[in-house]
Amino acid sequence: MTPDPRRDEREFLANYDPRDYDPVAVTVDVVALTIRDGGLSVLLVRRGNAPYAGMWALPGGFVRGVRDAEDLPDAAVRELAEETGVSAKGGVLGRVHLEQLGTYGDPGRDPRMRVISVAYLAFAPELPDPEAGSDAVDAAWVPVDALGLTEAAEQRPGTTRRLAFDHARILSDGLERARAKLEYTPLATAFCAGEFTVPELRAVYEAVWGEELHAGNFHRKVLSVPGFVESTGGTSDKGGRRGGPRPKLYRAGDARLLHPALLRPSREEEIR
Amino acid sequence: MTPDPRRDEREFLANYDPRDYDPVAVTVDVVALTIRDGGLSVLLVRRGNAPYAGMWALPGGFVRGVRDAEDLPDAAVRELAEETGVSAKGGVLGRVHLEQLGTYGDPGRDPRMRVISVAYLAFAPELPDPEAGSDAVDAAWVPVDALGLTEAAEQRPGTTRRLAFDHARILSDGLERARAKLEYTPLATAFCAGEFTVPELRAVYEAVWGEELHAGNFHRKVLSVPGFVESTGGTSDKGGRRGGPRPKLYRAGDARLLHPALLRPSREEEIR
DNA sequence: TTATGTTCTTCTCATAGCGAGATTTACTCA
DNA sequence: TGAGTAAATCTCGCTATGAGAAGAACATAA
Repeated sequence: MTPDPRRDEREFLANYDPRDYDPVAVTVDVVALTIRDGGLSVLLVRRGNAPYAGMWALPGGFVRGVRDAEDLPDAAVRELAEETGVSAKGGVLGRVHLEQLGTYGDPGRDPRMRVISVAYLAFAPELPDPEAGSDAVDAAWVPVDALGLTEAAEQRPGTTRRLAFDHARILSDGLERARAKLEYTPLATAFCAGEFTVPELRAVYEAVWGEELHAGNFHRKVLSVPGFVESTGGTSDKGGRRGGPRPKLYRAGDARLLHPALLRPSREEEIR
Repeated sequence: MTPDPRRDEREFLANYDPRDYDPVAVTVDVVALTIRDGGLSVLLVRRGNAPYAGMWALPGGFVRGVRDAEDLPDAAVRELAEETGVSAKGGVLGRVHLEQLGTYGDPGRDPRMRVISVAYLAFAPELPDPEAGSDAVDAAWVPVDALGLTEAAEQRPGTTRRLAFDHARILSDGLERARAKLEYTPLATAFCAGEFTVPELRAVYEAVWGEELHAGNFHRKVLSVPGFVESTGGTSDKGGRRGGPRPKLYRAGDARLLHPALLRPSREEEIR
């Protein structure tokens, strides 16, 4: 057996300039989701230059590596803030959830060079339009239904001509992660304001899952899971609804996991 | 508002040598888990040089970026194969499950330079000792119980002096992912050989979850979940057990998700 | 060979959770 | 004032679960 040179690679870098090594760029892309007009929307930016000029893409950019080195979540927050003007932590609406989604490093995903992208997933309550107040940024919340993300288009990059690079795949993975997260975590409250009603929470589930839920059973489940929501004692003022009594107000509880979980009704197809 | 220069970064790279940009190195680290002697074990290598000389570390190495560019899963498979001599896909034991765990890019996680590591998680049936037959590789399967991974030590890098870099944190995340995956996927069968018994499968769950399960209820659940296991019709020959009848043999079914799921008994602490 | 202990496998039973639907109540709108 | 809508609560049958028990098959030691 010949000695394995891989073990010495780290020591290599202590003596050699890393610029001499393989040049790999690291970027951060953000799948930022929110509920607008009862539908699930994603924050997209329009590309102005080749490649994929004129197409939508996820907001993202390069990680500051050495000069002003930043952690990966900080890079995601910075990209999100630069695009929307709302900081995720401690901003006007500081209830933004951010988690790592996955890393995409297929050679050829960027036609110009080797780019490895760390994708993040963000859940936000309704935020202002990014273009309003900043005419220099060509960004918008786009309903995911309008993107035509069929399963076939998501799996084969290039089949859909709506999103640049492999961002259709990243968005698809983000949507599936979001759908799964709502099942066993209370993160649906991250899409709501500080105080919300059970029907509003149900609207979040219906928008993300894309199917209607049984109102009675949903109400029973939400209130029976310990720590999911806690009552504020108040009642919603009559909003622009179409009738019915005023629903009660709740805020997010202290649970980190839902037990028992809220399972999607139509998971039968995904099992096999 | 001033125009945002970030949007032009990709076009920047089309014209400028990427070596002039921030030098960030990309590595893959693998958390390879298996069951040995009834306990959960992880594949570790011992470092020979500074920093962290003499300490255990996860197997890993640099991603081939431009010359012989490889995808991230391929890099993980290559690292695993170089360390164990068993290829994950189509090897002697080709039933290795591999999935991406997460990406760790904290500045300062490597004291020499900026290194971003994409971690992968692997489930393997019992594999031969990596040191047997290859005296040049200082690697071994180490029981995770012997590493003293307390919750406090996992969260604060440097508290535990057993694993190099932030590998204690990565391993901790991998263990939690493995424990969760066994709840709602049939991946416990990836720890077993082609044919296995229900008690063997239960031993996998008990080793990963670290708690004993009710044998009768486990047996009922496994057989009632559609597609989890399918009978081979055979019966185990009398192994080195301590009595009892010969258990029946099964193989992995075609389910991709367990419905209903197999939930851990003691999740009560983690809920809040 | 016999006795004892172990473990696989299949039960029972009480309780909890769930899907589907009905009912009551409170509100909006014409 | 009447019709329509939706929140909130309830019933009912079915399924899933946890705990325990029991029988059968096997190993080991006396």
